[in-house]
Amino acid sequence: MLFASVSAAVPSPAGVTDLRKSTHAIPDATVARLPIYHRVLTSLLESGVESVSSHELAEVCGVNSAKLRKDLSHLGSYGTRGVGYRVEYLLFQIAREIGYAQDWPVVIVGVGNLGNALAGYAGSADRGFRIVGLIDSDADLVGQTIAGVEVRDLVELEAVIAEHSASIGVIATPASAAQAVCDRLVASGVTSILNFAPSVLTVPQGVDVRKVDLGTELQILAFHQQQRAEGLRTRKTSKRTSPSTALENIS
Amino acid sequence: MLFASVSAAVPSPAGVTDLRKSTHAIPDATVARLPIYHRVLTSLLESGVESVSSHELAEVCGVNSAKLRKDLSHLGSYGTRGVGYRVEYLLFQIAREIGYAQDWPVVIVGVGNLGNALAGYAGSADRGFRIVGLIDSDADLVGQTIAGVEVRDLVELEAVIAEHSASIGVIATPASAAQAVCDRLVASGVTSILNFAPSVLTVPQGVDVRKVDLGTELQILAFHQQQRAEGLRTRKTSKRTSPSTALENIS
DNA sequence: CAGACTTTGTGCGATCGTTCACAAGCGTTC
DNA sequence: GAACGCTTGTGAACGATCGCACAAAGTCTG
Repeated sequence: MLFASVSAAVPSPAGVTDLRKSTHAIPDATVARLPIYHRVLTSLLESGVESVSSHELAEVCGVNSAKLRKDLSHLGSYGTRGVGYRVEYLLFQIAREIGYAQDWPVVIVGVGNLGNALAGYAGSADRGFRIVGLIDSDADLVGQTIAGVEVRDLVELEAVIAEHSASIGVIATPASAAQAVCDRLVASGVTSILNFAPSVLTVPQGVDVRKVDLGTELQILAFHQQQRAEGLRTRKTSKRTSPSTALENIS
Repeated sequence: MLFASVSAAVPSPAGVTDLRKSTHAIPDATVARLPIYHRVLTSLLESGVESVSSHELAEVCGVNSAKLRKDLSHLGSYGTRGVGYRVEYLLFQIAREIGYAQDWPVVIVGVGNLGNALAGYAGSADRGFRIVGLIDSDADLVGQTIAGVEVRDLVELEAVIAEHSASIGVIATPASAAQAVCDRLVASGVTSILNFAPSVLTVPQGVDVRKVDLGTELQILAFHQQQRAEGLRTRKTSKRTSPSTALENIS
């Protein structure tokens, strides 16, 4: 079939690959930046700006202008040489590309602080999403209304998904529950999952998982911070102080 | 010196570059994965596993085994050929590399749902961080104790940072306040910032900013979802239905 | 102690992403 | 209407990352 040429390599980039290629193949890195452009353009439009050059827009978005132009060129030729881009028109084109107007139905599982924040975020701002389900296993939460949506019990997960034909699911549960919830989401037909739990999810091919891990982000920052500190120390004392902890000479 | 050959390229990746290189230069992509390895190894250790092969570990972490070995090789040769890696020893080495034991003091600005979630997350689990400050401008919140830390008023931001010599700051405020808070963090000596507000921050060189945007993540998922839907539609009806919305013929 | 087996560490080519630099194209002015 | 200045769109060089494939180096067995 489609994978005939891929030898024995496991298609580890979590499926999707074949369908993407069939349309017009926008690079992942570009897709990740389109929402930024969209946001900035929206605010420009509200400020009454009618036209921007790639340099101006790139400046505000914090990216290189050549990169921005190449990104936009993947959507089509929506700029005017010598002038720039019409804010409103470009905004519409990006919105269309990322499915902004689709109002995707989203189900959030886990209504702790994080789930709450997400509900408020995706629910209030009309970003092209509609929270159609809030699920939790805590009996105290079930029945409450958050961001205009009633919290339903975990046992109703499948029913809620079916009811609204949700294809995007958000996991904001403790790590221990994440995989089980994920399996049930997938079994119910959800094909895109945003995972906030600090655990690695296993999904069948064709399901798209994105992971956001607060702890990981902090640790990456900490690493850079440490590098900086070490750099300074090395510069001062020339010799690196060995870590020398109990575990050092284990082997 | 080290950069003699790098011609005139602007060091656009937000500073830091030179200091990182001076130590032993671990690729960014690797750094981003180390926390995952660390987490998985921790859970293996708790399960009583003493030794893992790169294949086993890679499987659980959801990465290619060669990539994993190359990642680990940047830290040193901590494996044993024919056997694998000693879980405890490897864990210690990774921890040392990412500054796990340092207990970095972190200040969180904005104690809404998101700030709350963060406080609980980074505060309870001993991930190498210590929440030393929770800041908000809401008078109702100031004085409350969350995750064992008292919420202080926004005007005390500088005092709190100085008091604990915090170098990592988290922005969990509305977008409108983000840049102002960021400026004050930087002015107070914070050099690593984790930004959850949906806005692009401008910082001086040498300050490291990481951005986590819930809306962006959802929109990336929505894009893939749309691609999939379009792919199916194209497969069925062969011709793509034009978007045809009011804005389509604007120019 | 030798040979078979296992697994690490890494050289290398392929792929993806970024940046430069410039030709092509548009509007404006004289 | 021609010349000029500005900005897009993109070819091409570069750099980072990935994944394969294999030699080196260890364990285990008889």
